[in-house]
Amino acid sequence: MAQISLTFPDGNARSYDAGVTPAEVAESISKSLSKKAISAQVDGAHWDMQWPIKADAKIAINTPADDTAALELIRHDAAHIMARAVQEIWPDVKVTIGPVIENGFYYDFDRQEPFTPEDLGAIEKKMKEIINKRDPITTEIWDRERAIRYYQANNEPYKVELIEAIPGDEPLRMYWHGHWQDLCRGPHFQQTGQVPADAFKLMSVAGAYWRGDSDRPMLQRIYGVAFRNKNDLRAHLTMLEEAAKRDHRKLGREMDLFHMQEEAPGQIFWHPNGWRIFTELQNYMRRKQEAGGYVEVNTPQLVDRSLWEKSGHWEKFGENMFVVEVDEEHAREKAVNALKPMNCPCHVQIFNQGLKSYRDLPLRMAEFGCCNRYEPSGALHGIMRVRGFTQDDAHIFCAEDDIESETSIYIQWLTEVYTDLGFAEFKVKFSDRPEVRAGADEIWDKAEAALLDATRKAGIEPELNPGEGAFYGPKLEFVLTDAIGRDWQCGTHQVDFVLPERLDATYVGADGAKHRPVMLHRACLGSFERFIGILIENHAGKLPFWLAPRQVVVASIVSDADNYVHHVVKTLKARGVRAEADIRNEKINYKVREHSLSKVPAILACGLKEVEAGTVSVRRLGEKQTHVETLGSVADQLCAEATPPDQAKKHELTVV
RNA sequence: GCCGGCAUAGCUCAGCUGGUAGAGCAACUGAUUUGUAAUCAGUAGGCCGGGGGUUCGAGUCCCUCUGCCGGCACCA
Repeated sequence: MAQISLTFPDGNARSYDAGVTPAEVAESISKSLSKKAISAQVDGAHWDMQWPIKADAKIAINTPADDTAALELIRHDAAHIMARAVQEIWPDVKVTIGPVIENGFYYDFDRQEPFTPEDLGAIEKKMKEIINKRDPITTEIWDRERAIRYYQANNEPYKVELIEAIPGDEPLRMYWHGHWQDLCRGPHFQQTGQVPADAFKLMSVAGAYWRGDSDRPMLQRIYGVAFRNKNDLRAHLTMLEEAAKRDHRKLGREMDLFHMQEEAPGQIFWHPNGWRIFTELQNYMRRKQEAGGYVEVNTPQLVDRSLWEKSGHWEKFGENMFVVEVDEEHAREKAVNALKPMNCPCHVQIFNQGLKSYRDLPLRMAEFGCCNRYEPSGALHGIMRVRGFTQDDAHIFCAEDDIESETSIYIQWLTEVYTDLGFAEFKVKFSDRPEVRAGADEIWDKAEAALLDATRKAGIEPELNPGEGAFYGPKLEFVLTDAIGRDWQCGTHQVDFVLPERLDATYVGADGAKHRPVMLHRACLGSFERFIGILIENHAGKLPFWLAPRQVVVASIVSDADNYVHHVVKTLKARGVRAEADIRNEKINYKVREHSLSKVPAILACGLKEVEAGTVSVRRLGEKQTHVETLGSVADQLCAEATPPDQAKKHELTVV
């Protein structure tokens, strides 16, 4: 038999018969390794212990200590074991696919009856039985014909379709445990008992379209999480509880920020506290935009159909627009208007007023535009995904040659904003030309290169999203990561060759001829509503002092301190701090508890001692310790904290 | 939009197989003047999401609409 050479991680090589399996390799090294082994890496690929190795390769044997490999196998095998459990309980259920996902796995089933929470418990129990049976997992290669015949005979149409979709003459791999088998590319464990029986949990059932296509049947997806041990599972469940505590919908109610109601689905009733956050953030953005060379404009909410037809939105996004018909008194037909779903066509109208010269470019036009989009009901989510929202939108009208420099300037500016708002770390995604697109390839070449070069010059290597650009131009997306590791796509920066053309925007060049400007659509926060939701969840409601709607509560301990409390509040307000008095006839314990729960960052308690000494007792949110300080120094400190970051920086500069 | 679940007092939730709605917190009133995460007592509070049906009788069962929640699809 032919010999092959396998090189181990330590650099040593050994020779084996061609077709040797990692199981045999492990055995040849040591008994203990062969016992522990779960899979292998062969030339970097994750390799089943039973798969033959036919040529020279680098090999490493994985043990349960190898996080990535172990978790992948645990989750993948758990998915298969779940599918087997389901079919053992309900033999008529049809199986489809069951991949590994973050923290766990899912499997999609076709079953008439819906799965209930009680069913999940029964499935879990059955899964544990299967694990405890320690059934050996074996693998076989089948040809397509045999596999198709097998699945046809077993009435598994989804599997037949999957096989038919696998290209070419690739051999098909079947996995068996016990009498049960599934088509799978592997790798898997050696026996079902290698999945920890106490470290997985079935979480939920949800509908999911077959092959992700909304025109195809809806299947039932069961989601599970799986880990290497009980403790990791417990830690994950605790993390989920923590995330639930941060839910902006819950905190929004507790902090009295906003509410929503049936009569206005997907729209927000902002209460005073919430609106304070909104305006504070908007004031900040307005100052930043002004500093960044933007001009701010405001355009109509309700715009006649004809403009949307010209811009192309009517045809492409009409389904998602709120349309308003009005009986105008002199008109023969009803006037048809739409609430603006975006600001760009209106901005072009402003650009088109009068003649623009190349000297006017780049023209950075910003609007806190209130937009309405008819989002499908199932897409709505708290204040994160709504039907009425405010964008921090801007369009930069510039020459093609300016794309790169404007992109650089924008990335710099956006970095400052994200840093000020507590998101110093962010990722950039780059989407290039889609199959169906407008504009000549040379222009796309130039625009894509400009976006990429500008991003790299900012020291960021973007992730690539091939083919994901808009039909009218390539784009950058800015993704920030929150305090518990979740990603939020917020900023965008898109090149648009099409809209200036459609709406006939022109400028007079140095050559005296008319030219077509390029438009850069950009937003940094995305929508204020969603961004505030992200801020609330990121900070678990404990917003930075300058954004906190209620910054200070001054609480009396005895009613003889009431006058002093009012004096303290007045002093702080005069320094621009949002302070309020709490002189209710309640114990200080009660007041501290209540204001702490509603996330007021600073509580100043005043009793007779403070009245006499002209001090306050300071208690900061989240701290048990209190300290007594003079009113003057507390006011100085809180005033500094209440200053928004951009103004604080400016202040530093003028002082230095 | 699709699949599933849910909708009871301001909030969080009880209310078994149909027999006329209950708790805690909040609110209000009174007492208490209090030292850093709940002082005590009392009072009031509900078209049980909307509409229709079954029944002698519906918060409870059925149909339907709306909204919310978890996913899927969507996200210019």
